[in-house]
Amino acid sequence: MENNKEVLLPRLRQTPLFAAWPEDVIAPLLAQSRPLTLESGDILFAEGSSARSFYFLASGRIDLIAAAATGQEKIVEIIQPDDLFAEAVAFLGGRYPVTAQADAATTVLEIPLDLFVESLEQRPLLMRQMLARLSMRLHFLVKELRHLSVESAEQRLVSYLLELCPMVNGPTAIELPAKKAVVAARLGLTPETLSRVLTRIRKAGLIEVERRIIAIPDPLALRRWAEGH
Amino acid sequence: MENNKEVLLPRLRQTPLFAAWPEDVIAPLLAQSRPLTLESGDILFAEGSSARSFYFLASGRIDLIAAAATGQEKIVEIIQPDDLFAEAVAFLGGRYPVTAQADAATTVLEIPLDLFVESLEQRPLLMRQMLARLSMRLHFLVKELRHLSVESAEQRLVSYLLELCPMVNGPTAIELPAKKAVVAARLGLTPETLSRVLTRIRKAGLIEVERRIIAIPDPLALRRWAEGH
DNA sequence: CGGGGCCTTGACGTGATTCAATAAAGGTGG
DNA sequence: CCACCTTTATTGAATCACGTCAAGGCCCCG
Repeated sequence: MENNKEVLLPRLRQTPLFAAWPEDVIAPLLAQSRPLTLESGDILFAEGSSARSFYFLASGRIDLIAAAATGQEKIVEIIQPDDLFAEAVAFLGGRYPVTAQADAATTVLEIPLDLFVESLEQRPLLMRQMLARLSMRLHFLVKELRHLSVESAEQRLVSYLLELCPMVNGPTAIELPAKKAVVAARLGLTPETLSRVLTRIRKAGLIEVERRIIAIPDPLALRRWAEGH
Repeated sequence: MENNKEVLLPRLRQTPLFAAWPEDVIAPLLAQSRPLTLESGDILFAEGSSARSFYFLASGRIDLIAAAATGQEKIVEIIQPDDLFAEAVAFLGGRYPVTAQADAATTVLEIPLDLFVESLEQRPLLMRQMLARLSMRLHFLVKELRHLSVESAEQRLVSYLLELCPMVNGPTAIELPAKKAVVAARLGLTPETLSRVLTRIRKAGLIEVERRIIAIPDPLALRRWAEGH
């Protein structure tokens, strides 16, 4: 796949954030941006380092990781192609609150934050949009907090599967966005526990697992089952 | 204590959010606001209900609670007097992501969201400020996520105590912002566990506990001790 | 066919919860 | 001011969910 700026532009314009932006604002922003390629395992930015850019994921996979002093790691979010990330740090201090690490060969578009903020400054409509975006992330994190603190491994996994689920009232199948060890970290579990939980749900007849593909014959039944575990 | 609007105004003006606001913006906002009084246990707003107002806590205590289907509850944040809360919901959907419950006799000032957003619309500087505020909350939640997922009960409690700590390199004492059961829920623990952890740290000679007052002779030593637990 | 990720499975250990009983503190009315 | 009752906090024993450690199987690639 070509990942130069010309190819990326139309995809960038389709993101929720940039969809409404006029051409004369995007153009100079893009002129200052550049594509970066990463190997699996490469660190794009480290937690606490000063933030000068945000990113558009063109291809591959990025994990946003919060590490503790003990070396333990929690994946806060798994970034997918066509997602924007780290744009929210622009308005404060300017330090990344998480580490961004590629877990596959990856291409990102690096967009300078200062120019981005400047573009925003005189356009209340765009600012309004950014506010909505941050608000959405806030809701997402509150939901995550709830999942982590008051739900069991089963409930967390089921919630996660159902969030990936396009339709909620018919048989469907989903693909895990990364290898199981990464998904486990995303859910705050060890790979072993994830594996066990998956087989438990499978043996209850609620899902079928085929590598990264998970079939869900009846999402509602799955949700109901999770309530009692 | 009088809690009418006239008394509240100067306190409201001292909040980080409103400090920079010109009088002609605050005045109409306040004209549309009204004080509410709550008993301990009263629900100010429920998770998922449509959001028409945000609030300024004049006196008492409010817990922001995220509940799971099982009835388990996680306190996301303990609101203190002179704090603003729920202002971040304004920019999206308009549903509260958490439940707000008084855990003491409480007075809040109810401020209508629509008017607030209107005030913001034509004032990029204020919007910029709101963005910074949301960004800050985002960082806070990411930190919380890390605490919950990769830290032990000891580490969580110590982090929490040190965050309440005004000075970090001398002997100091802090007061827990609520009864221990509430603090426990805030930390994602049961009251029993909190009690045990407190005695463990106390017996290690790192704190002294006197009801809600906790003395910390050497905050740095406390932090160091937590690393290995 | 072999080697190396990736995933699964089992036995075991551990930290935190649960349940239950007790103790301490605080508020209330006599 | 004290007896009483309620709320809050502590402690102990049993249990459980999840993590850790270690071994083995699967699948894909050369």
